Amino acid sequence: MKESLLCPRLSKAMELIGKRWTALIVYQLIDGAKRFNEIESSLPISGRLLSERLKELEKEGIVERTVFSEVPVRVEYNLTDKGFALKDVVGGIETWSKEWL
Amino acid sequence: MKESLLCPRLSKAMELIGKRWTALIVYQLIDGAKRFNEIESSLPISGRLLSERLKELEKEGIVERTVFSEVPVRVEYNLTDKGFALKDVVGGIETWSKEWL
DNA sequence: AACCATAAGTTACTTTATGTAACTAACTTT
DNA sequence: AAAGTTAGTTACATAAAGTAACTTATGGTT
Repeated sequence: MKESLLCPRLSKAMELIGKRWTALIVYQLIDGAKRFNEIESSLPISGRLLSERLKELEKEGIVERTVFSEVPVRVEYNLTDKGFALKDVVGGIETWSKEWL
Repeated sequence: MKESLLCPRLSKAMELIGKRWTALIVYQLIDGAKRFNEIESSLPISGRLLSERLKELEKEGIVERTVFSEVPVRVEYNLTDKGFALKDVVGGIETWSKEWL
């Protein structure tokens, strides 16, 4: 990998957003918390990858995971402030898609 | 691949933006045309992938390619209106990165 | 004429990411 | 005790990305 003169924060943001499914997962959570299966059903993503992405997003502080010890167990995911701050970005993609695709 | 209830235009936009390097290439062209080597130097991307991405973006009507028959040949890439319309999206990612990363 | 330089790629090959489908853990209802 | 539910995980196949050397076209230099 070459070194770059690119701002490392921009670079990291681009790596996050420019990773398959990430923006769509954030988009799914904009209107409020969802559980694992709800996200899985609303996107053509597999459980394997959804699980992987949610872990990454949790580690980045973009998504928060809450376990409810019911039977069967319920797990909810919602956006942190950091994640919710991406609303304009994903909204912008949506707007662009409506106008240009 | 599962079927989705997702808007196909949003889905396609997310596939474009959520593809490695795409948003960064658009970002590099926001301020005006650049040639192949300029983009290559300003991003940690290889010639192989840059060439591939530029072809995709040209096919999508986001980027325009102009050949100048000088010696050695000069090739410039610039955004179409459709591509320039992504300014707010990539700008939004930049803003978010400055505030949250 | 043979040789070097440059821009813009392309090719061959390796490594990493993604897709698919079957499986597991924990607990409840039948 | 067998089956159902949610939230995953595992093992394996395929596709995408990374790396480095090579190509093509043209003109200038020795």
